[in-house]
Order: sequence, then C-alpha cells, then structure tokens
Amino acid sequence: MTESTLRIINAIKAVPPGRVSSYRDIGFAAGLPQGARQVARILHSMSRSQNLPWHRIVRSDGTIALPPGDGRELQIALLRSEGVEVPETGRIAPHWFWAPAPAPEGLSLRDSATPSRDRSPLR
DNA sequence: CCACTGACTACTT
DNA sequence: CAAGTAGCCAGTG
Repeated sequence: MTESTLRIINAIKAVPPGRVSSYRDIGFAAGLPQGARQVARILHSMSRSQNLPWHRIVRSDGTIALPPGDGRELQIALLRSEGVEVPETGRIAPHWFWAPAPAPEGLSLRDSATPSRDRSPLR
C-alpha cells in the first residue's frame, strides 16, 4: 500500500453525501493528476475493505463507469437516495460535482508547466 | 523484478 | 454521435 494510494482513499472518503466526484478529480486531489486509473483500481479492489463511498465516484463527463448488471443499477439507486439527480440519459449534471479540497502542501498537483490538457473543463 | 491489466481520459478520426 | 489510439501507473501474479 503506497503513499499515493492512501491519499486517494482519503480523497474518496472526503466526498460528502449528496454529491459526486470523478476519478480524475480524486486523482488531482490526491496529487496524481494522471491517476484516474489508479483511482479506479482502488475502488475496484478496496471499496469494501476500506469502506469507501464508491457510488459517489463517476466519470469526468458525468456518466456512470459501471456496466449494467455489475452494480450500475445499485449505484444509481444509492445516488438517488442521497438526493443526486441521475437522469435517464445516465449523465449527471456538473452541478452535482463536489470540488475536492486541494492536496496538502508540498504536492505539486497541476504543474503550471503542463499545457491545457490537464485542466480542460467538462465537455 | 517483469509483464500484464484496467470502475479512466483526452484527442482524433 | 461512435470508434479507435495513446498515455497513465498502482495492484497483482
């Protein structure tokens, strides 16, 4: 279990009920701007043992990552029970996204040297 | 130690 | 819109 894994876990736990966050934003908050897949891996393998609010994490475009029949329906139900509006289209509006707290100091998340691509807004 | 793997993303056809 | 491509990097075996 690495350092960054712990930060990712903490970032996930910090998402409040009734809001959602994305793999990408969690990665940013944990100091891993390119760590979306690591966030996904952690959710996949540790959500149970670490008691993570896995259902509050969606793709950066607002769609649900889980395929139908593999928890997708449950995730939608849980989100709706918290008050999050999940339209029939399956795309959650940006309005429900929670802005993660910046990572602790010393961590260079967004390096300003990197061009436009790391902070491009939702499509 | 090495080689996959993938609850992702951004870009390009 | 849909489909294909190229990076990403912590787990897992």
